[in-house]
Amino acid sequence: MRKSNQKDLILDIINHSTNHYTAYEIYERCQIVLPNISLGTVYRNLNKMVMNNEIERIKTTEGYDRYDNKIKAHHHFICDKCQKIEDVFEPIVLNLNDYDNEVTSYSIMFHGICKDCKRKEENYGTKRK
Amino acid sequence: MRKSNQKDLILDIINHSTNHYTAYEIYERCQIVLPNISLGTVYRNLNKMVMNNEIERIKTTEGYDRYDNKIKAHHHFICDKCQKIEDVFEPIVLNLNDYDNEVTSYSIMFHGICKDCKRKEENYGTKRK
DNA sequence: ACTTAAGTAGTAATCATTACTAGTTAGGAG
DNA sequence: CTCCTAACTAGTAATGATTACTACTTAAGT
Repeated sequence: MRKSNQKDLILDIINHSTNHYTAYEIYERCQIVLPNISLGTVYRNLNKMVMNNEIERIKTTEGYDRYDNKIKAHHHFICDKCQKIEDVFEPIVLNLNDYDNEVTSYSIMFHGICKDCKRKEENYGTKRK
Repeated sequence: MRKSNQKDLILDIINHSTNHYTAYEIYERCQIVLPNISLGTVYRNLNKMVMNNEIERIKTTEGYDRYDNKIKAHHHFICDKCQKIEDVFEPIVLNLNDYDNEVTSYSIMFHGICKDCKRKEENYGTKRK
């Protein structure tokens, strides 16, 4: 993979963010530095970096993918109310003995309600009573 | 949710399969029984059943979703070579103490190489030597 | 400096999924 | 058993995330 400013910028944006951006959101942030960058370039580099194991693709139920850095191996929590994705840094060890396929990696997607949505629900309840 | 032959048929196909069909594959199988069924009807019913917790949507990296029954709670293994998705029935218990979001469920996606692809790789190696 | 394979911008195409429309039906009320 | 109506359906058009294509540019080895 040859060096390019576009690729470096995209990786930089992903690595220096705690959010999980979509391709388009990355594109918008790239434009601040490289106004002529093309959305296709963003997609092409994202795909390459995913294959290259430099970043991770998160499949969401929103209809578009999001991207995450690989600085720390981690899992994800998604809030079923507000769709926010958070990283789960707690180390989780599974042992899958006697399984007949070779497992090279695994990712866990936790579902639930985040503490913000939880608090909103509770406030709403008390106000109405 | 009102009863309809279309919905019953779709659920039946998903429940009586060990594969993980795409919406279009379900549509094709429906056509054998109901030749006039519409692809939109399949999508609409799948979405309703997912929201209703009758079936599960599997987000894949292929570009389209697959659907699975909920008869047994289970996780998934995906072969990174042939993209085959297998059910993982081994019960896996995680304890996630001191986590500040309310976790209602989780699913684990295992990645690796399935035994079929593994065997093919080995055969190819020996033949060439 | 020259060469060229890999990268890029800009735009068109793809295709899984959703939205829309006019007609149909399940199933409760009278 | 009819009537009513909200929910459902078939068929088709639209959407929108992603990919493909084309002509131009550039990194980096010789």
